Amino acid sequence: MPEAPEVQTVLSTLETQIKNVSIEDVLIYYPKIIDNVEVETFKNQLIGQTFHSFNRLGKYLIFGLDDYDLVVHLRMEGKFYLYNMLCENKHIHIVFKLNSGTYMSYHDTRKFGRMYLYPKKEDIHAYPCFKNVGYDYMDERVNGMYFYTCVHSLKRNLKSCLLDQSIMAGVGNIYADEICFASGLDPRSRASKLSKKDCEKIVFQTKRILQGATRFGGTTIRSYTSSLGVTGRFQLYLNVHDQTQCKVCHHAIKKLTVSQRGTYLCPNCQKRK
DNA sequence: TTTTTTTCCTGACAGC
DNA sequence: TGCTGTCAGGAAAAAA
Repeated sequence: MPEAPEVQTVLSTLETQIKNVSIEDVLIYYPKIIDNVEVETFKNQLIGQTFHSFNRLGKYLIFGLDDYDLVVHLRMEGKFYLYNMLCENKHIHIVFKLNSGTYMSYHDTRKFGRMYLYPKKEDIHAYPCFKNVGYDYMDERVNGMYFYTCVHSLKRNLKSCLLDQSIMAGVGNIYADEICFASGLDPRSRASKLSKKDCEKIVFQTKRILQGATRFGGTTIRSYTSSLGVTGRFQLYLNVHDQTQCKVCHHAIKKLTVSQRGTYLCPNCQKRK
């Protein structure tokens, strides 16, 4: 389940392999992955385009081509593989045939991923797929005061705010648990009860944890076949998610459901507000 | 308006 | 072995 650090790792890897490479053909086996244009339009507009830039907004990958931006969301299990030949597999839904002789294949077991194609615009926030996406967690405008302003009047719990991409984009289920732990806060805490100081801590820990995870190539929880660039090592440094005992106080880690998400916390280290 | 629930998908796994 | 049922999860859509 790629979150910002995994997405960044995939992008960095792809940049070294397909920068300045052009698309010769696009094979589409499962059209529903393509969200905003018709299959034929998607295919025709992409043929002849060259990959130039590799950017990220939250969990979205943004491939800058000559005339278009190709936006991809991997959701839970989307992956890119590069092959030297055309591979058939029931989980490969889209293949980009490249002029470098390689086939960039989009693999997605649960078919939840989505792709969007837009004629290039100066302001990427103008793309409809980003209408509910706020600032990236790394954006300098994201600070404690910003987070406090966003959440202090909400009746929801802290975890749902961390997962809300319109507030701060890039955090997913695994890192949300880690952020709560590092901030000493129970994920069920009411957002409206968080102080400005709590919010400072939350934003600080978010940036620290996600940047740290990015340096380790992200987190690989369930080891499927190692996908391109996402066999991270950060799972070795997780403090609560998927753990049974707290690494700090040795108390048993509790697993429960918060905002319909599997959630791990240390009842001893994390205070509920 | 805001919050919660359902939907999309398939593989893994539990229980019979 | 083979069947049925449940679960996981990001985000959009639907319902409350």
